[in-house]
Amino acid sequence: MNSGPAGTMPESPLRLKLSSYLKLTDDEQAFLAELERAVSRHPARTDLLVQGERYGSVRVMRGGWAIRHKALPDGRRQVINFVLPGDIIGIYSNLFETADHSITTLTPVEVASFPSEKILDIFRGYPRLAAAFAWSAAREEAIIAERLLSLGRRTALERMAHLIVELQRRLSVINMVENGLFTLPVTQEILADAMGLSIVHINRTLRRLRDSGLIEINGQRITVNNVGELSNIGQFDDHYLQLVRGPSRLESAFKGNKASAKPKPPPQPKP
Amino acid sequence: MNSGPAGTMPESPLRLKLSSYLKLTDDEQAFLAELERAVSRHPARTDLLVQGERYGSVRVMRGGWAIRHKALPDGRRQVINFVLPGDIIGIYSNLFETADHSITTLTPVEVASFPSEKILDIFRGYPRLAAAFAWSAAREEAIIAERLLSLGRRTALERMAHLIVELQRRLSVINMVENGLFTLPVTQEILADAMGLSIVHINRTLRRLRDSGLIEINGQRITVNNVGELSNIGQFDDHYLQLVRGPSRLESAFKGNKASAKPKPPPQPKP
DNA sequence: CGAAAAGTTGATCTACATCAACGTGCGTGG
DNA sequence: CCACGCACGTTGATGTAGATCAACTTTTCG
Repeated sequence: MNSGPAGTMPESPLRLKLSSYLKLTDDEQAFLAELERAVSRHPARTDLLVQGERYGSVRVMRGGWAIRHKALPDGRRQVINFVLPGDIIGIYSNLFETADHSITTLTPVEVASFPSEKILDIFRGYPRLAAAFAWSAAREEAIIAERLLSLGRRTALERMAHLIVELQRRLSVINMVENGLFTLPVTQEILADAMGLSIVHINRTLRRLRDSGLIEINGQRITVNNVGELSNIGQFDDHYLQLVRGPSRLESAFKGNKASAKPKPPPQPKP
Repeated sequence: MNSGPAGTMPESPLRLKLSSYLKLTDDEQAFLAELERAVSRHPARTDLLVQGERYGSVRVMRGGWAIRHKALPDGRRQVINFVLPGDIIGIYSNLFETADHSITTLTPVEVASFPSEKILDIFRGYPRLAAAFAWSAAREEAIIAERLLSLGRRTALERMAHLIVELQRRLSVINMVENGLFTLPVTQEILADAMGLSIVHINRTLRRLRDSGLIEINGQRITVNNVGELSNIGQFDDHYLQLVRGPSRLESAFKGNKASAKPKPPPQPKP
C-alpha cells in the first residue's frame, strides 16, 4: 500500500454520485476534493477493516471493488453489500467504537481517507454537503433493505436477476457500464455469500440465466442482454436506488436558507 | 388521531437512547424536546407511511410498536425492522422524494413529527446532536445488516432466538423489559415476514423454544427464561447494538471543538 | 354470541443444500 | 516452457430444512 496525496486527480466517483443528488457549489467541490486528497492503494483480497477492529477514519472508494461482510463465529458468512467507486465506507458507523463488519477488497483498490472528526466540520460548515452525505447513507441503507427483501422473499433465480440489475444500475451512474457490459470481479463463492445460497446453487442459477440468453459471462465480464426481462424476473423496481434526480426536496430550504428553527405550524401527519 | 402539542411530556425514549451515546447539554435537550413537541396518536394497524408515497416529515416514535416493511408486486412481504419507542422514522431517507418502504403500526402509537428541513438546522446549529442522530442511524443500519446475516446464514431456530434476544436488548434500553418479561405485540404472520419463513414454520420453531423451556409465551407477553442459552443458539453478539457506552470517540473532538479544516462560523445557531 | 383472525398440528412436497467427482484456467517454480 | 498445484467452476446424485396443503382449535372482538 502506498499513501499520500496523489499527483493526478482524475474524476471523483463520489462527486459524480453526489452531483446526481445536488448540484455542488465550487466551494463544496473544493472541500470534497480536500476530503479525498489522501489516497492509498491496496491490492486485491486485502482487509480494509476487520469486524471487531477499531475504526480509523472515513474511507471513500475511488476505484475498484470491495465487499462489506459479516461472519458468524462458526464461519458462515454473509456479504452485506458490494462497495463500489464513489461509496463511502462507514461514514456514520465510524461513530461506533469498533466495526461490526469487515471490508475486503476484491480488486486492487484506490481509497481516500479522512479523520472521522471532519464529519463534524461538514455538519457545521457545509450543511448542504452534510445532507448529500446523509442522502448517500440513506441510499446505502435502502440497498441493504432491498437485499433483505431478496433474501427473505425472493427465489434464487429472482435474487440473482435482481442483483445483476442492481449492480448494472449502480455502475451505470459512475460510467462503468458499456452496452450492458461490465466487469464483475466476483467469485461464485462471494455471490453465494451475498445471496444466502450455496455455491453449487449459484452456479446452476447462473447457468439458467445464461441458457435463457438473458446474460453472457466471459470470465469476469458479464453482459446483460435483456435488462427488461431480467428486471421482471427479479421484480426489480429501481426506486430505492434513487437514480433519477427529482428536484431536491431540500433545495428550497437550502435557498431560503433560514430554514425553520422555530416558527413553523405544527405539521399535520397521517394523510 | 389527535394532534398538537401534548399537555404532559413524559420521559422521551429518544432522549434516553441518545443519552446512552452522548451526554446531552441542557441546550441540546431543549432543542430535542422542541423537535418532539408536535405529537399525534394513531390506532393499531394504521399506515404511517406507504411505499411510493411522498415523505411528509421526520417522525419520532414516542410510544408503541410499528414495523417497517417492503412488499413485492405479487404480495410477498418482508418486514425490514421493528420500530420501537425512541426510533426515528426515516431521518435520512426523508431526503428521498418518495418512500421505498411502508411503516405500519402494530399497537396504538404516539408519534412526534417535525419538518424535514429542520435536519439542516440540526446540522448547522447542533453538530453534537447531529452526530448523535447519525449514530442512531448507523445503529439502525447495523440492525438491518445483522438481520441480513440472519436471513442469509442462520437457521430458523437460530433466527428466532436471535430476534428475541435482540428485541429484549433494544427494549431494555428504554426500560420496557422487566425480569425478562416484555410485550411482543406481533402475530406469527408478522414474525414470518420478518424472518423470511412461513407462518407454520414460525409456529413450530416457537414451539421448540417453548418446549425447551427457554421462553414462555402468554398471549402477547413473552418471558425469556434463559438469555444465555438463547444467545448461544442465535450466535448473538450484542456488539452491533451499541449498548455499552464507551467513551465517545468524538468526545475529544467535541471538546477541542475547533476540530479541523477551514473554520466556518456556524451560520444558523439555536433559536 | 357468532364470525373472523390467529394459532396449532399432521401429511406431503420442493427448493435448495450437501456430497462427490471431475474439468479448467493460470500463476509459480523448476 | 513445461508441469504441477490450486483456486475456481461445473455437473450429477442424494439429503433435508422449511414450504405448502389441509383440517382443526382457540382467541379476539364487534
